Amino acid sequence: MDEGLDAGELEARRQESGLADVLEDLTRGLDSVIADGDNILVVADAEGRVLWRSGSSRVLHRADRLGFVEGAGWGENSVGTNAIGTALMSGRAVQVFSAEHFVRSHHSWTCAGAPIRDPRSGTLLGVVDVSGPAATIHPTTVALVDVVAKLAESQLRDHHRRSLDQLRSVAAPMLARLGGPALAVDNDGWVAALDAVTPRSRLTLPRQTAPGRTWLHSLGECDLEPLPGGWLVRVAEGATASSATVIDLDLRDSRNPSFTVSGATGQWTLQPSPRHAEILALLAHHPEGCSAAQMSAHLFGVTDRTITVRAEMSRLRKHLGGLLAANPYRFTDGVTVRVEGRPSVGGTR
DNA sequence: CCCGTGATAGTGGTCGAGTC
DNA sequence: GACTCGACCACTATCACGGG
Repeated sequence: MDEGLDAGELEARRQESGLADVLEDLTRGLDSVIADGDNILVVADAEGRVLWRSGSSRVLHRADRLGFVEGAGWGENSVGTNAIGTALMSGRAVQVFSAEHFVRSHHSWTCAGAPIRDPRSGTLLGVVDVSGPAATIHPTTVALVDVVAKLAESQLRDHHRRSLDQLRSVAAPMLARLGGPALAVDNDGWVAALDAVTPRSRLTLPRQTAPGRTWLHSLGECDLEPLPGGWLVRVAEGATASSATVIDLDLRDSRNPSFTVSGATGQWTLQPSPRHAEILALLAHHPEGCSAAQMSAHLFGVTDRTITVRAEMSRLRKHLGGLLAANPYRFTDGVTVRVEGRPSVGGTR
């Protein structure tokens, strides 16, 4: 077994694992097994690293003595045969009885583990495991653990479906107006809606997705337009020029600035905060782009607030995705920006 | 060509002010 | 008092560039 992680590394692993969203479901599903105080519930990532564990202080103390702690690696290459590592290697639910453990000090324990897969890609996300002293684990525990893992996969599927539903609600009117072959996909290429295109669940998008014309492996020449949370993909017809994306930034009402993105197929509107509206107006007035220091000078009157500028740009990018480019910060090439009114905020806090 | 260094950028977390 | 949102900080990643 390898050394554990520090708190920061552990938290980063938890976030990267994709399992944080389903931790509550796993805990609730296995509550009856760990409620008697003899067993411990463990969730590990795809490398067998323990991300979370829960149980009574008595059994947690026993687990501590085995090094079965948060941050520790329990893959097969670290501790040999055990439920976490073996479930990861075999890709199915397993139960490892006392002396089946590779490490002799683990022979007093029995563990049941089941893999959790990303329902979108099938890749392993991690393992849910119930472990305890050998005499306390019931033979059916492995079946229960497997069912709870399947439940977690179902919850992940629901999360993804909800995000696609949101995208579909925005894209559906545009697809209806368009009439030609087109799809609405999320930023990973998962299809939320399509029209006049062979049904499919996913598109392979370029690594650097940007508005305008691009070549997609399965569709050929396509025009991409940004949507909130994804892209509108229109299959290009012949040599038709790609339509420009036009952005209207309306600052006339200082309390309710608006940001409308228009393409050939329709439009969508965001209401940015006053600070974000100010940043967008600044970028609109500097089509050649601004460095973080230049933006700091414009926004705060000093050049050293670059970290704040970057943080705000990072948040803006979550809303506007491919409409913003960096190095220097600017609107993506091919995007036309029109501004009405003047921003209302400015200066330092 | 490799490595070290500095500049720049991205992102998560925290704090505080404002609002209901 | 709870909640939201803006501002800021800390840390990490990436890239360019110069020196050995």
